[in-house]
Amino acid sequence: MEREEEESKKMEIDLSLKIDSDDDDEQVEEIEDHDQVKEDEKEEVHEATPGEIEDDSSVIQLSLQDNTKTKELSALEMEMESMKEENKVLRKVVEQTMKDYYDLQTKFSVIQENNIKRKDHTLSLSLQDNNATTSGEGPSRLIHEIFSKNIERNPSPLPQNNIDHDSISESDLGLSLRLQTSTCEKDNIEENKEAGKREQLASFETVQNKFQRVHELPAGITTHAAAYSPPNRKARVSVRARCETATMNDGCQWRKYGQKIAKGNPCPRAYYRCTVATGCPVRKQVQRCIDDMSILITTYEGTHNHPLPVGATAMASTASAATSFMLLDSSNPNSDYGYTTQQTFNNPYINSNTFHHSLNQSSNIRNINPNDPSQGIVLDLTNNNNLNEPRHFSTGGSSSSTSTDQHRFSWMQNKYNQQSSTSSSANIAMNNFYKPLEIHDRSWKSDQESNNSNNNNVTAIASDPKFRLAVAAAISSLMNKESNNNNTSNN
DNA sequence: CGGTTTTGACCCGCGC
DNA sequence: GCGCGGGTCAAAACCG
Repeated sequence: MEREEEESKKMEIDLSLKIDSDDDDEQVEEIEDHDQVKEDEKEEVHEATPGEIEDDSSVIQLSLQDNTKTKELSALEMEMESMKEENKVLRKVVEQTMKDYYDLQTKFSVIQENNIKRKDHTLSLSLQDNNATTSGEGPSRLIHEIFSKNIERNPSPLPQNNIDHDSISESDLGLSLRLQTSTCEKDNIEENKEAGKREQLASFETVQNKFQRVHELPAGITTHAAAYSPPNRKARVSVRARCETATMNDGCQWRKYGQKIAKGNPCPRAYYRCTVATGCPVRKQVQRCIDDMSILITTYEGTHNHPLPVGATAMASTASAATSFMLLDSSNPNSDYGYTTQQTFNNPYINSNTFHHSLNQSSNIRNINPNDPSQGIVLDLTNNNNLNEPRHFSTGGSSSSTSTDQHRFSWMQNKYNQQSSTSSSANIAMNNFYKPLEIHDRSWKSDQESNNSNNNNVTAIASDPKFRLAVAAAISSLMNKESNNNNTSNN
């Protein structure tokens, strides 16, 4: 409850700041207008005095006009002075509010820090079409349909406040969230398939029950949270996306400072640090997914100490939405998320789609990778309809279960040959939601240059209102659900 | 020449 | 205490 209050305070402050600053701007404009009026009137006065004097009466008239105009002028000056004073006061209020806001933010982060220490959560957020495995329909259409339904029913510009959650199940949305404690990872590795399947069923029921308890949604996600979030909170967000290049172009400037071959994955893990501002603590790790080399796992750690470049803001806002959820949820010691799911879905490589595959087809669970680079939030931007049928970058390769090694090394070979082949382009083009990601090979400068001709697809994905609505709705719904659960349990 | 990448060495935490 | 593995450092190489 405290958490929610603090969050709502933050929002209120945020809004009030906006209003204040807007008012401030208006005031300034008003003052400028007054200045303009004053100037105009001065001109008028100036024009009137040199007028031709034909007789005494006209002289008297003019002098009277002068007197009234002077009075008006002095009145306007007084008004201006008072407005200036008011402006000063308003500025002080804004400054004070800003100070309070940052104080609150700092306090909030300290509280979160303490809670995080107690419980290390891993949250995976998958946005994919679980029902489109055969039809080939992408998640964008599904999301569009779902939101269209709700918009039809409630033509509000904020659909996340009006989602009828009874009509949208998790499977309908193709959207799932899981939260887990990382301490149980090892236990999960030991589980056998049969036990795993039973756990999956239990987990699935739990997840469904959780989603059925969803209520109204707060609009508590701010887009600037990632750029200005408290520096002492080490947010960690992983993004899984199909990308055939060395790294995704997320709009930020990165410098590579290391590379390692991690155990269990022949693909090297690259380490980057943000160089947009000196001393920025943000790091990112980039590694190919062992099961599908076309998937690039980018893990962001830390928060930027500088305003993000325009191109990076959308991505950061999406990640921050997820981070906000993690922060909020982790502050709640009573949160019961993931107690069952964590036993089966402790691997971020096993996303909800794999989960549904396992359920529906009784197929194998993918191997747990202990070298999971993504303790934290996983934003899954892949359409894993063909998880059991990995994509190949080598030309002419066939997708068979025995070609795993060929699949892996075909990517390695292609990496040093040419980044895009016709087959890979065609493969990725099959995905009707996530387009091929922009090449980001050498430096940020080249990216900036190429941004003019190519789309920054990560940004585009994150900027997609449907995508953002879906993320916001999912996170908000869970946040609010949890708060409602607490309310009902308290009553 | 300055910025970036590469790569082996080093540090540190963790498990046995 | 030792070994392993992940993360970082820093010197050399590379590039525009």
